[in-house]
Amino acid sequence: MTTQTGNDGRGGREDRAVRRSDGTRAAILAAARYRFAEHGYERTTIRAVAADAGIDPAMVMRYYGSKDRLFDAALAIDLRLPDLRDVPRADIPGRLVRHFLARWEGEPTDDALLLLLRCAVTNERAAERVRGLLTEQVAPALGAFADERRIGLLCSQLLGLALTRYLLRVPAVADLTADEVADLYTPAVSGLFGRDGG
Amino acid sequence: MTTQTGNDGRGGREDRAVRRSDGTRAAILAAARYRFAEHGYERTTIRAVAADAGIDPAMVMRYYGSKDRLFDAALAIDLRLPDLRDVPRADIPGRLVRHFLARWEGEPTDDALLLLLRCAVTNERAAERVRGLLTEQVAPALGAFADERRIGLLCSQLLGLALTRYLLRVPAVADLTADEVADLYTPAVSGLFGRDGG
DNA sequence: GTCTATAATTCGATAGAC
DNA sequence: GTCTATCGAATTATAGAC
Repeated sequence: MTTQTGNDGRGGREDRAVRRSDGTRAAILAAARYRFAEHGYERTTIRAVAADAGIDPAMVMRYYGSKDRLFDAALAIDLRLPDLRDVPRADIPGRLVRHFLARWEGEPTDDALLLLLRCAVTNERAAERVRGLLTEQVAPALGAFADERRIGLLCSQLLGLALTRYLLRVPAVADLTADEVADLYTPAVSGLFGRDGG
Repeated sequence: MTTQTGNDGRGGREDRAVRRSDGTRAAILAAARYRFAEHGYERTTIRAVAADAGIDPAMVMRYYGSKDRLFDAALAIDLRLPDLRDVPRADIPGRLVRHFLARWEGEPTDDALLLLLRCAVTNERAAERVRGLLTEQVAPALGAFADERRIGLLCSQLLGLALTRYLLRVPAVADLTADEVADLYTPAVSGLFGRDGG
């Protein structure tokens, strides 16, 4: 009952009733995230998402209203940046590189960053989300470490790494182990912040 | 170069007759490059390309056969890398950064690199072209300067810069002047090759 | 060489039966 | 809540008149 099409899900007392719809709702979202991450926004169809989720295409429309609103739901992303307040300045570049490598590689089921990068290049809404993540999550986490220009260029480096390694799959980059990438790329990130790391 | 529709271009004597068709042929290709660069592969339609070129959509099909073959023609790209053989090793990172900035910004009509980056993320054929450019043009130009792993990661840095500055338009990066970018990003590239630049 | 007309798909979205 | 049927729009590509 609760959770109708236009309702928020605040049913008050019917706690069990919502779970059923929330199950398919989550399945749809997971399938959408996979499709968007793997094939981009334009090539992702409602029909394919429904097939992956094992339900009827009409259900996708019922739960999310439109492809754009489904996409918006898929764009809700938390970078889960590490707490760097107690890390020595010189160690921060290495920590960042390894954190992002672990974020990309350690959780195969988490397509959030892949989705963001793949779609932001051809979809303005996704690009806006990337810019928002930078000001809402990256800048606050690194604001005490560097100025906004260097934070922006740091994102250039990290997104560029993800681009060549996971999307374009350039062999010279994709065939390296994560440790090799960390060892080679950390000095490059450090160079952005000066020899001392700040 | 004669170049009829299904012919190979070895026409022999009709030199003047072909020029007319080569004109519209070039107009189609220029319009296609602009559309692919600006909107990506999927959102680019034959109709829009034809409208930009001021001709009928059927002409695009006549000259290029299909959207894919038109795309292939648009992917013929020369990076025009500078000759670095006489450049001191320590100066190479700065030269590379400034060359790419000039390449992206100095020639507004040249959408080749923008096209490549925008389309490679969602189109495997374009991604394959990027990988080809790396082995055919970048690696030979830099092979004496660094190993293949660092060349790959250098491309990560340069493509990442283009991604945030020209495609995602992250303000912290896009609002900088080209000189600011060169000054800030060159040390980062140098860091990839060690303090001495090699 | 250029354009009209249209075939053949594909997709997002809607209406409504059960 | 779930599914069938379908509309309307957009697209690539083809056939053929002029």
